Amino acid sequence: MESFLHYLTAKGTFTDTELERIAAVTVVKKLKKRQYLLRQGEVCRFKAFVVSGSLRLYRTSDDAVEHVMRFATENWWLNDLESFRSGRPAKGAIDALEDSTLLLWSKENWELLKREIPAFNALQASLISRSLDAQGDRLYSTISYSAEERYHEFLKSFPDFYHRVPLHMIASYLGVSRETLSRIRKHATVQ
Amino acid sequence: MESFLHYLTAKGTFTDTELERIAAVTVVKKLKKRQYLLRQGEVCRFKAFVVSGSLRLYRTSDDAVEHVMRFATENWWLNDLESFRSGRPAKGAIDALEDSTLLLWSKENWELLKREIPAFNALQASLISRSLDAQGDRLYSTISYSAEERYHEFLKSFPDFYHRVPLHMIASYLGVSRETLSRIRKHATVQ
DNA sequence: CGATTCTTTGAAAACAGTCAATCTGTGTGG
DNA sequence: CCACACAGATTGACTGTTTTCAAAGAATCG
Repeated sequence: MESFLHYLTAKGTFTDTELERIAAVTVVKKLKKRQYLLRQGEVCRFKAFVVSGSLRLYRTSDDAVEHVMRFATENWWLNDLESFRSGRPAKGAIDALEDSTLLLWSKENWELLKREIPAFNALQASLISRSLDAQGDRLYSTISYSAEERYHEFLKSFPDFYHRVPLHMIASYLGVSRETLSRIRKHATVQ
Repeated sequence: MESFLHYLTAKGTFTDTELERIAAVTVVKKLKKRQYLLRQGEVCRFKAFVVSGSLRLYRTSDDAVEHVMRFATENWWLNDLESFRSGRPAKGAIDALEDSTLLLWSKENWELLKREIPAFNALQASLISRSLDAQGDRLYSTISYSAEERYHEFLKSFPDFYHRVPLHMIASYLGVSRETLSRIRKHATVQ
C-alpha cells in the first residue's frame, strides 16, 4: 500500500483526502505462484495493481497453446481491459508467475474514483494511451523484426524478466517456439 | 461533413449547438492518391476523420522496408497517436491509397472540444479503448496464427480491402513478403 | 529422493524469404 | 489512339529460418 501511494504521488497530484478516499476502496490480494487471478471466459470485474511479484495475461488458442499477451511486475497495472470495459467474457486468463501481492478495485469503485478525482481520471487516461503506444511498438516489432532481434529488444526493455520469467513464456510472448528461442539464446551467448 | 454529423449522432448524444461548435472548428482536406498527410519525423498536430477514400499509416525500418501499421477508410479515425499526444516526431507516415476526403482538427481545437463537450470526450475515450482492444486482438493473431490464417481473418474483417488495397500492402500489414502472400492467395483460390 | 517443470539438442519437414524474371493492367504523354 | 513507362502481381529456383517431434539433460520443489 505504501508503495502504491508513492506511485500515485509520483504520477499525479493528489490531496491527502483523495489518497485516503482511494485507499478506502482498495482491496489487497495475495496470490501464490501459479494461482489464477482471472480465468478465460470469466468476466473481469477488477483493475489490479502489482505491488510485488509478477503475473502474465495470456490467451489459449484452439490447439491448446498458450500465448502470452503481457507480463506485469511491480508498479504495473493489469486486467483484461476488454472484458472489464464491456462486461463480456474475458479472452485472456491471468495467473501469477511468482508469489505476488496485488491491489484490486471493483469496477464500481474504479468508476467512482474516476468520477470524483480528476487526477485519478487523468492518470488512467494517460495509462491507456501509453498502453496503446507501447502495443503499437510491439506490433511493429513483431511484423518487422526477426525473432532474434525481438528477443534482444525484449531483454533491453525488460532486463529483469530474463531471471524471473521462464524462457518458454518469453518465447510465447515473442511468438516463437521455445526450441527456437533456446537456440537463439545459445547463439547470442556463444558470440 | 454530412456523413460525419450522422456518424456523431449515431455514436453519442449531441445537441445542435454542440454539433455546430464541432463543425465550426473542422477543416476539410482533400488528398490525391499517394499524397502524404504526415511524414515520418514530423510532429503530428491533427486528428483526422476519413469521409471518403482510404489511407495507410506505416513505418519504415532501417533496411528501407515499409511496414503498414493500419489502414483507414470511410468513418475511421486516423493520426499518429503517440506523436499527437507527446509532441514527439512521428514514427509513422500517413499517405493516401486513393483520392480521399478528410476532416481535420488541430490539437488545440481537439482539446477544446473534449473539454467543452462531454459526449465528445466520451466518444474519444471509447475510441481509444476500442483501438486498444482491436490492437490486442491483432497482436494475438500475429503471434498465434500462421500467415495463411491471418490473411483469411483479415479478409473476413475487412472484405472490401481486397479490392481497394494493393496486395503488397496487405502483405506488409500481415508481416509477410508479397511473394508469400501471392502464393497463399493462389492456394486459397485453387481449393 | 522422486516428481514435475523447464531447457536443450538433433534431425526432418514445413514454411517463408530472397532474387530474378516475367506478366498484367493502368495511365500518361506524344 | 498508340506506345511506353510504371506500379503491381505472379512464378520458379534457391536459401535460410522456424516448427515439429522425440529424447534427454538440468533445475526446482515438496
